[in-house]
Amino acid sequence: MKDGPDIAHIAALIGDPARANMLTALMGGMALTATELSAEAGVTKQTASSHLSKLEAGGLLTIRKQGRHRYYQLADTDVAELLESLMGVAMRAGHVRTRPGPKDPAMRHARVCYDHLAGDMGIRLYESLLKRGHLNEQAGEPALTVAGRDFVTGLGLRLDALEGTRRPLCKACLDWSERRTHLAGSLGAALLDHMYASGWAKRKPDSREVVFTKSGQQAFERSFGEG
Amino acid sequence: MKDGPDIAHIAALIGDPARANMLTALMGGMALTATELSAEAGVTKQTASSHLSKLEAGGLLTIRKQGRHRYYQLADTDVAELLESLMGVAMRAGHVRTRPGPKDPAMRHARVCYDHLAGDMGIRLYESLLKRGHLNEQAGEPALTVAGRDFVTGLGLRLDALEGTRRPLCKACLDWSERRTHLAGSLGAALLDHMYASGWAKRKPDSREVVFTKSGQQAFERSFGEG
DNA sequence: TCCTTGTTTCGATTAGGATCGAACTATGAA
DNA sequence: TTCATAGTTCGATCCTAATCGAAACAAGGA
Repeated sequence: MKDGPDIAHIAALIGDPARANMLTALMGGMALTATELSAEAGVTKQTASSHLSKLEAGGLLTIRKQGRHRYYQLADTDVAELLESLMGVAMRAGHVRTRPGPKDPAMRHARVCYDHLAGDMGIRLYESLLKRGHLNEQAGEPALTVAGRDFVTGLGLRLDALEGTRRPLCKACLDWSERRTHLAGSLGAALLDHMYASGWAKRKPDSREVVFTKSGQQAFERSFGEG
Repeated sequence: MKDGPDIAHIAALIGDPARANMLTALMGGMALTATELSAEAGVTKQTASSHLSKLEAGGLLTIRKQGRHRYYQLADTDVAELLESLMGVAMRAGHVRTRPGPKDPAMRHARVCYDHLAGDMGIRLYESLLKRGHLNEQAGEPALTVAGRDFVTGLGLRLDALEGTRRPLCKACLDWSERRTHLAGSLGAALLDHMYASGWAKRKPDSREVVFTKSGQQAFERSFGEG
């Protein structure tokens, strides 16, 4: 017997296709019910129930009871980052399951990645921040510059609150659909919240899609457009 | 069928106890032969051979043939970080396999964690850098301060070379034996190399243990001791 | 109260894969 | 050449865990 953390146990939990599909679905950040997750995974409710209780026992999911529904969500951002890390390694190793149907253009345009913006819009956001000198990359990881601190404060965000947590402020997240980087971390989450709050965009129900209003798109261009 | 990276496949690869043990052993950073790995995993050579070819096909390991030996090592630092990430989640979820035998004090004192220093000495190194103002923690992730840049340059390290890679310069790595943080990233690796090169310490063969010489210990205290 | 919907438990089936013994290949040493 | 060591391939066995049907349980709503 070896000592140390039992990585085999939780890797095995993620290693089942049905469970991996559920976890991937929960990367959308929204809490989902057992029935919804069974559909995502393509198994019956009974099977899903068994999987979900294992994931919960393993500490990967948390349950929130509400009426007769049980809402499941990822236990914390560490789990989300673990899944991202897995996706990154799987990507580079060439293990992509290519979907046979037509790729959904709306999803590629703007979708949510756990709690921050991904897809084409997410990449444009990231590159704009870089180009305008609000962000710079130090050895692979993004960091907010002094000018960047002024900028996000100007948007009305409370930097001290964002930095108070254990979670990194800025984090690079690999976008598998575009194979480019977008912004995660507490700042990435706060920026998406800002867009919701300002009425620029909203979540499409039952989907990871993010739809921008016409005026929201224009406001996005002003703040995060080219050059 | 879902699209996206096939995380279930590579998670399943890590999810087998025998394979997880092999990967954990390779976190020592040293390339190991198939026979050594079979002993680490506690299986026969035949079984190990089958596991190793799967890990190699999955892109988690690379092989280097040398004479009649085949040396295996982790494919890259992304894989090492994925395993660290897994250990972190497994730790917090309380999945620790407590070893029945006595804990090896030498391993707790100083050992290698993939390519950087861990154990008690690793933690002292990290805390000294913090205390002396060479490092500060920004929202959970360590960053080198201006004074810190001078300090490591003074040690003879080439900062530009360290920052040239995709790998982050500074990274927090959770030490499961102490439940504290030590320094990973390209700087963490460079500092350990510096200690080897300066004759402060060397790797004990066939072990993750790092043994400091008497004068090396003194030099460590001067550079990274209290206050 | 009865009915509907969401979820879990039980039992039985089945399939995938981990395991090892034995035989086989490859490389180096004597 | 012959021997020894490192590693793989093959075949058979065995066991775990995924799966689903059916039934039980829980929680609204009528």
